[in-house]
Amino acid sequence: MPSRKPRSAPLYEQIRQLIVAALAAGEWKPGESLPSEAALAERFGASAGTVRRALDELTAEHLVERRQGSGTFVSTHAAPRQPFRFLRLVPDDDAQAFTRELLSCRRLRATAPIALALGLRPAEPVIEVRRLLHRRERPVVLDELWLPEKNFEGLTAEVIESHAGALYALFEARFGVHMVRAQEQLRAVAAPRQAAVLLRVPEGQPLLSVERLAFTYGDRPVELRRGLYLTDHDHYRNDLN
Amino acid sequence: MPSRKPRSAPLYEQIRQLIVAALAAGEWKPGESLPSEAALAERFGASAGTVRRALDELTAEHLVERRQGSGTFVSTHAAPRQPFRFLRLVPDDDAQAFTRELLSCRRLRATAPIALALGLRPAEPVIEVRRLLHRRERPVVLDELWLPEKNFEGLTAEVIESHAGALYALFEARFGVHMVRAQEQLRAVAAPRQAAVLLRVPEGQPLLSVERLAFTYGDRPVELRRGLYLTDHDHYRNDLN
DNA sequence: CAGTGGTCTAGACCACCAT
DNA sequence: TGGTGGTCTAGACCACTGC
Repeated sequence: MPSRKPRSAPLYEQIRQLIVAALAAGEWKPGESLPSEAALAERFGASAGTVRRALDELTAEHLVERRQGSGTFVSTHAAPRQPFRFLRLVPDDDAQAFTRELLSCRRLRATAPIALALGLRPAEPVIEVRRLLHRRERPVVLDELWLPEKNFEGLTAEVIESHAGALYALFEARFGVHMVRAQEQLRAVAAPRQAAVLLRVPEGQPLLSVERLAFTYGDRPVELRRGLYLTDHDHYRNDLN
Repeated sequence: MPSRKPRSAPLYEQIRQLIVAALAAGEWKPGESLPSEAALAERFGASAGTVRRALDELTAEHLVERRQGSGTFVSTHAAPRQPFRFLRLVPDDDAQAFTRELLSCRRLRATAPIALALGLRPAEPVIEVRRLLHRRERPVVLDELWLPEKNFEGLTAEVIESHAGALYALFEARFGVHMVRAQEQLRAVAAPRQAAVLLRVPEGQPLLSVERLAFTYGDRPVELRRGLYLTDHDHYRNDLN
């Protein structure tokens, strides 16, 4: 028998990690197809069944999508299967259709909490984006985002305004940053004066505060977001399994 | 070749559904072990691999738990793997430990929205439970529950008070109703007077409103719940995948 | 029709648990 | 030590896609 394996993680898990590393390195871009199961089995020296198991895990994590008859593809926010995977706010009645209004896009230095969340050195430069989401001419969401400048060099108001799709699709297409998962912390808060003005509600109005930390491949945090949701005619939907 | 199969769902899916039906029928109770893979394969006339696939799906849905070396067991809220699977409110700082205070337990007739949510006829009898959750002598959650009386006959304040564990463990042990999954709708609301008094906050204080519809085997709704969470020192945590 | 993923089987071997 | 689930393989056949 050949060399001793440390017998740490199962083979399908090692292969999964190797594929994630290749995705992080950009070997296959979002929307592109991966090699076939047989080709990957050859590459990793494993059986097709073991590679399939690794790909099934990646499918469950939404890192790839499989289409019978055509292949395995890197997930993309450009033409997503699930259009609003990361926006859980849904109208009480009909379908959702938001319009976006960009408020500002500036370069500034990370405050201590922002640097901590994003894993940056204190005062490292970040880009702050502020915007409003409207439905039927009424503001519903006030969003503030902070992004490490080193990952989003060249992000300006013009770049955002000239892009039609979702922000995460822009990040992916223009900066090669694909968002994989996120953690959110929800609270009920009283609307501060400035937010109240923008959302056209009285100061002190109860709002749903949603703090999100979003991660790219390899669990690297690359976006901190703070949303204030007006929940008079919308709600945040969550499924517990 | 023998009879034509309609070729509807794959075999592992059919087997999954048969096992769910057996769970719903109470063939194996929460905490008990299922037959081994080999025995189930024999029973359903399939290979071990196919039965394994069905059991893997049920594991992902938290309907069963598998323990290497000892067997496959029906999930239970009595000794859960994940202690707070359905309570997403976590303290900002340290660990969670709630004490419960029962406010009331009464029998009444379902209002229209309650009947609709639970799939009952109008004015069918339901049991209403109201309670407070405290941490460090401070009220944090005001909970109201509505349960179909036909499924929870004999549920009284005394029954609740005499039970040490979680409510869902009580429901399972005493009424044979195991909660499988739930949908929640979150909003920020202003504390109504009565809730404000109970939670010891000013009237109008922003609170996180959590409406939950919980389902048992076969997606049958059996509990409607309305929680008002004080989120000054706690937050609702959610992971987006 | 060739190539892809999806299903199903059979069997070997390993890791873990109970006794 | 026997029984359980966990991993890995090899191969057959099916269903779907795209040329």
